[in-house]
Amino acid sequence: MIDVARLAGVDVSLVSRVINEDPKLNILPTTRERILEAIRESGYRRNFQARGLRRQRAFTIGFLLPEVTNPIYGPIVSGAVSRADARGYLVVLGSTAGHNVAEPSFEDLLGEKRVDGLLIASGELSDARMRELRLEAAPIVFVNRRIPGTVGSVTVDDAAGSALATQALVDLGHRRLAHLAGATDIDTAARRREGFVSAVTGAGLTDWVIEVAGDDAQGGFDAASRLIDQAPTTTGIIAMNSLVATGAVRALGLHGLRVPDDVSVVSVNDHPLAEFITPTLSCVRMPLERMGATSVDSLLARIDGGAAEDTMVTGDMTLCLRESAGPPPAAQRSSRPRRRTARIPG
Amino acid sequence: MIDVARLAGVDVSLVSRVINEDPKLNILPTTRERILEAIRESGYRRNFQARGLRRQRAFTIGFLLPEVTNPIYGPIVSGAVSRADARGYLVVLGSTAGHNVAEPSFEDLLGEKRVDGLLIASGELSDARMRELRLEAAPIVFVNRRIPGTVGSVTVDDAAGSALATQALVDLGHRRLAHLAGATDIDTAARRREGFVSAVTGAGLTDWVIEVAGDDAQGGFDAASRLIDQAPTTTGIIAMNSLVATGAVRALGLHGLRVPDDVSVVSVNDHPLAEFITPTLSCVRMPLERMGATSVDSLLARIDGGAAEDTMVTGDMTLCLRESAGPPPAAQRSSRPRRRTARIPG
DNA sequence: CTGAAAGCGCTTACAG
DNA sequence: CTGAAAGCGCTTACAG
Repeated sequence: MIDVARLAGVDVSLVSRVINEDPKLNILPTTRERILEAIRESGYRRNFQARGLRRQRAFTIGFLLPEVTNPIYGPIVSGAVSRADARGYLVVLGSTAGHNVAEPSFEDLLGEKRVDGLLIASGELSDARMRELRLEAAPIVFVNRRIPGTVGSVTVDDAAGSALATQALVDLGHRRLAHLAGATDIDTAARRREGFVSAVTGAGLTDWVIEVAGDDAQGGFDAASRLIDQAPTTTGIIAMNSLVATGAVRALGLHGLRVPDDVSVVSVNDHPLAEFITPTLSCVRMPLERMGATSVDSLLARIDGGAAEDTMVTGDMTLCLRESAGPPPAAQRSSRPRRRTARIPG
Repeated sequence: MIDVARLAGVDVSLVSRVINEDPKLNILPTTRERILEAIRESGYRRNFQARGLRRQRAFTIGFLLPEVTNPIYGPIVSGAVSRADARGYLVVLGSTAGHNVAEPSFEDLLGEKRVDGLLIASGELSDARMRELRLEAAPIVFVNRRIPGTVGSVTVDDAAGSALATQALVDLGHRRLAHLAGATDIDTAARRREGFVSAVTGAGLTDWVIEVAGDDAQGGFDAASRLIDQAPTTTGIIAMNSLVATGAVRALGLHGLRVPDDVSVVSVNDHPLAEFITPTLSCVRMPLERMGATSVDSLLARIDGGAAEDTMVTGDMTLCLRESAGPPPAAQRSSRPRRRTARIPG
């Protein structure tokens, strides 16, 4: 910068002001031009650390998530990264998986001023556990998650998404629906469960909920196996996410139940392979990428001194009916007889 | 830090040396204890930006990848993040997808000293395109990718992995094998192709290669459809990755070919859903997480002034034979007749 | 064994 | 309209 100043024959402070487009700067067009020219000529790049030190900002935010393997994080992260970039911020990745061992801990990141704030998208830590971290004061925004008792989150309308999926099966004629649900102590899972229950009871039907242990394919597989045992007459399943849905379809198949002939399955959230597995997986798509972007906006507002807020990103909710969903067996018995008729009551 | 020094009754320079465990520091145990105590009492956290500015290090590296949706990046990224953390570095995420538009560009990240080096894991940019970026000088390491003409990469033994998958089908009795391959101008894809070709010709068979446009499920679907047209007698397919494999299985099914009864499919690299889709997907697992960790080591060595190196992470290569692979139809004709017999020659 | 001082590369009130 | 100067919070040769 000193070089640039010398090249342009001005003081470094002027160079700085030109670079930062200081609004209260009233500079001679010719001087500005000389400075811009000098910057070009010297190939000058401003040093972000120096800038950050002076401005007391890291211009970096942290994104903490359990694992990158769950496909739901793909759109959220890419939405966040591109919005952050547009606003001059970098996104560093952290894992909440082993956050008590090697991984950069919440406190370190914030305490050492390596990041200005944190985005936390963890579906694994319980609400209580999260609240323990007494995060009120720190600039933290939960993504796809709300922690009762704290403020500062960006979510989508999970209840509506779940209800939309449920209603689709009701409309197809299903009367015995079950939900493979996440733990009740995780707000997002609870809202999906709510959406299911209200849609089912709204249709005058009885709800049936099986809790999934570990919200992945194995969890879905196990939960569906239990469901087949406990509620064998079920003809429609709403899975809390696409991994659980896929595991459930597999379990149904191994138990001799065909999807969708015997049982229909709809997932909350899509999966990159949904259109390529057999049967193709039906789902409700929620605005995940936009949620990621909005969470950055919310966090930066917080960093800039704004009050914590709970935002729900709405709109863009679409139902994708694919092979895994169809009319219940009763409605189609004439054409496609159900294999395990013993399990059909009435 | 000034507070800490005052609390302990020493100079800030001593505090700094204690914190950084300066080896040439010979301090009185009592003084050290007083300083440590003062740090604890004051809740002091060192400021990374100031430290970085002084040391001319960002203690941050960038990880550029095309999309987070491809499951192969999961283990690579998490391996990299945890190793980086162990070495005191943060990992910022960048996308190579739209690296000419909004995303933080290579040059900016490095030029503004926001990162000390870059890890690039892009399967989409061609070798030529990458070389254009004249990266020789900059501390950059390519992950899962080698750019002919440049040095600085960490890869796994793709040829061996691909050969292992191929040999598995040969051993099962397959004689007509095809490879759904990535573009030849991408080194990793070329090495997988090589492994396939050498295994096939080594067994005295003829190789058949179909190039996949876009290494995702849709690409696999399209490529398999062309394969069915062009080489209908094929009984075994080695897919360049798990997404392509899944797309291929789908295409085969829609063309009336059963997997594995009519055609077997093995994927290079696993997928989180591989054991839950039907048929479950056979694959070769490569040490991706370790590759991610090693790439960090390699990059940090480079940052510390070491010469660029090409490293291949070996070992940990396992074959997972699941439902999608079995003996070819000829070998099992007696028990399970092939549906489209017209397509079987001889 | 410990301290004083310079300096990393910026930004920003304050002068003039 | 432009410049001089202080300071962000550290680290590190250099003294003593």
